[in-house]
Amino acid sequence: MNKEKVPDRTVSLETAEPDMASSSSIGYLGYAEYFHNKELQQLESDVQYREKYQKEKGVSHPTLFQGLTIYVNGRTDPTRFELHKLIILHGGTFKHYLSGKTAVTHIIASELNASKKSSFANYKIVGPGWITESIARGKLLPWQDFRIVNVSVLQGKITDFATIRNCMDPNFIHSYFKSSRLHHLSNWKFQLRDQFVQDLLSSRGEISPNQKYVFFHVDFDCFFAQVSAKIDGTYDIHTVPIAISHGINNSDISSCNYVARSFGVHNGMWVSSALKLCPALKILDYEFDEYEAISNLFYQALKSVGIFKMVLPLSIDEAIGCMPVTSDTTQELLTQKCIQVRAAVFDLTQGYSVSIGCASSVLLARLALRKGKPNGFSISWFSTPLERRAFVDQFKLKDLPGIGYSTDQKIQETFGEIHSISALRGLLESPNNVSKLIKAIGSKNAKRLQTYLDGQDDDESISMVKDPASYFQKKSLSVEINYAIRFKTIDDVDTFLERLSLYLWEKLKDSNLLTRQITLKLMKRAQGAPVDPPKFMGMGKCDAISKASTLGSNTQKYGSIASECKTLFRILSVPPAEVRGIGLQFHRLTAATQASGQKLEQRRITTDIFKKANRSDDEVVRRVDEDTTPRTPKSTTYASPVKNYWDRHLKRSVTPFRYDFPDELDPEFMSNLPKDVQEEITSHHSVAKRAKRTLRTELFEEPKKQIKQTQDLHYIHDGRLVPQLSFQGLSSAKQICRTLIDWVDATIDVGPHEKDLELFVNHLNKLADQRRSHIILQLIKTLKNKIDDHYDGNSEGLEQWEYFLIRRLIPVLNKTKSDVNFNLVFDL
DNA sequence: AGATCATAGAAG
DNA sequence: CATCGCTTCTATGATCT
Ligand SMILES: Nc1ccn([C@H]2C[C@H](O)[C@@H](COP(=O)(O)OP(=O)(O)OP(=O)(O)O)O2)c(=O)n1
Repeated sequence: MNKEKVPDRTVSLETAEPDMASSSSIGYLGYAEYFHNKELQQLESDVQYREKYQKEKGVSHPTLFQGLTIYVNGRTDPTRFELHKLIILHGGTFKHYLSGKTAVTHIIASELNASKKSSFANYKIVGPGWITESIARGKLLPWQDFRIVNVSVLQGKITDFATIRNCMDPNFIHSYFKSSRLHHLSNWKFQLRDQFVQDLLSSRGEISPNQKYVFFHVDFDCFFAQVSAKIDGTYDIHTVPIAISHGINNSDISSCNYVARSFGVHNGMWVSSALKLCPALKILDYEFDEYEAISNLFYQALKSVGIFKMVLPLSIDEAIGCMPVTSDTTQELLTQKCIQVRAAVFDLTQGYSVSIGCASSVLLARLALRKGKPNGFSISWFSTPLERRAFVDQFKLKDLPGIGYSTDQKIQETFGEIHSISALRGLLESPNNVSKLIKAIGSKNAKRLQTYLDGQDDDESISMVKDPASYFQKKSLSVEINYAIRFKTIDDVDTFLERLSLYLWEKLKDSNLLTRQITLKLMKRAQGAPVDPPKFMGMGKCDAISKASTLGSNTQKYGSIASECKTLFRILSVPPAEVRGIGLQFHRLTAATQASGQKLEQRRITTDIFKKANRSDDEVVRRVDEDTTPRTPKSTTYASPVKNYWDRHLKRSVTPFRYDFPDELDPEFMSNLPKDVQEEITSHHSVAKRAKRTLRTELFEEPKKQIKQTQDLHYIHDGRLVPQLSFQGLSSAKQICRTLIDWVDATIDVGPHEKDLELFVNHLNKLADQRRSHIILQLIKTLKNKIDDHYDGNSEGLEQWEYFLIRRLIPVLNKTKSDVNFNLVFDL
């Protein structure tokens, strides 16, 4: 699933640092040279280094440390220098930084310090003797024999943590998501669904809608806890209370084992509360790669049993196998099948336990699963409604899907301390209580609950089974980060929004979709909430605010999306420093078709879209003109002048065709404002004005002409710029520069095509992520010089080029500047 | 009255 | 040192047309 593209680093070594490659004619790379580019080339170069060394010295070393990733901390004897060499020569991976605890399998340290934090007991920390002794004996000795307790890992400064702490780091989103369990959970789920839909379509799916099934709801027991405990290998999961989390205090427990649960610990609880209930609780690290690998085997095992017509993916560790009902479907047969399924998973995953709930409806299967857990199964195969109700009655309201904390509370507020399903069933015999319930939890919710009381599936579950392809089809796209978000200025916000837009735009593009509606969602520090919340870098108590914007046409343009987001942020008028979370959503997606080239069309044309698309240009213009008449301001006594201004001019601006701010700022209005406020408005105005312009011009562009341009730049346009750059050796940077020059020359009259801009900015961002700022600088300089050459004319294209340079390229350059310092710190 | 919105809630 | 609080879908009441 982890399909990250890894550029060919062997080649890019020479591209990026030509001097270094040519000067190293002294046999295998010297250590200092090796280090020079360590961050980029490390993995490949370790192998390279070993091969070259062994070839030239005519020796070979046993690969004792194969599969291990080792970090050396602080001063050691032998030196870090020597240890690095020994580790890579013997097949190990050497890590220069502790980037996230999970990546490193072992830490080597010599000096013993008084340990302040027991949490580091979770590391495998060993003395250097482990390396030297293992090599001397020619075999990998057990690390436990060289274990060092009471060592302070952070004796030296480990600066890599800085990325996650500073949301303005160009790598922040990527680096944060790498450790976010919720991101992984959601991402995995999407990928599983996507895979399911693809498989179904390619198998010319004959899912008969009226087929009756037995449902096998299969779920790992405390998934993360089980896997991490096995990887760690220190504790017995059946006797020691274990929980998985990143931290040791106000950190979420994602999963805890059943021993811990017997103390009252549960998933989602903070470690601090859990430790109060269970002081002996052991905290283990996440092992995301392993979760993914085990999950793959799990799904493979379910399919291999061969009794399921479909395996519906619910999540990384949870699926529903659908077995067609036949005349010989009996309790005995189902028992046998449950045992068989559990065995299949156990064998293929080499020892992981799942539990199964088996029943005639999705709901009953889920409840049965609850009964079967842990490490077991339960079958609910009933013939009468009465039996079904009796079975349902033994559960609590919260056990029902769709009844969460809030609904449960509302029911209790309405009927008193009611927890069990049976109690509610009794109450609902009175119609009066039914209407009370509807009032409390809503009509749909109440109706579903009543369906569940009979052990029946609700409409949603039924549609999942009957038409899985459309049920699992994605209908919206979003990204959201509510951790470590701390902005100082509006420029920070703009930069971040550009990165978020880019992130989501890439997903949109990958799925070959267009969006019609963009929503910006903010978490704003709640009134009275502390500036520094209890959780380190957390969001604390917040108000959620969102604002949607319906675009005039379906789009896939990064530029339009990014500027729309900036506009939306200004409409919400939250001070940057109060923002604790930020998210972006695309709604009303339609499929993009390839057929007509760059001019993207929607496959479905609803009557609504049809009408809008056919509105004449005149009408559009008139509407814009009409709406520019200023509205009388509302009496917003406490609003700032800026907010007041935007309230008047943007409040009701839903579609870009109805943006009703003036094209020029009213001088009288401006002159009455303090200077800093004037500046703020001017800055907001230019962004908003730009947003309006790009969206409006989108409709009027001439697609054919633009396509031609992009074809001239085909190698930029195929979306593979980064690898190609690296592959093309020394000449490539020059080649790119020449192409840039041609690009400017060819488009100076009409302006650059948005698609190409996106790709170019995207490429620069990738360079920035790799911290190759000198290349970025060179490219931007070339572009700027060329644009300056054309400064005689006063064309529309020139203006667009300048805008592009200032608003989008210079920011990329600026953000890399801070990285230079980073590199220096690392390269010590 | 029907469309569109902002928001809340649930799930893993 | 801390810590990695996402993403998707549904329902509902308010507001807009
Ligand atoms: N609030 C939560 C709930 C779950 N998870 C993750 C960790 C779990 O291991 C995994 C699966 O969730 P389950 O609800 O299936 O819980 P477990 O598998 O941990 O326990 P069990 O299914 O045995 O109750 O999702 C999480 O990160 N945060």
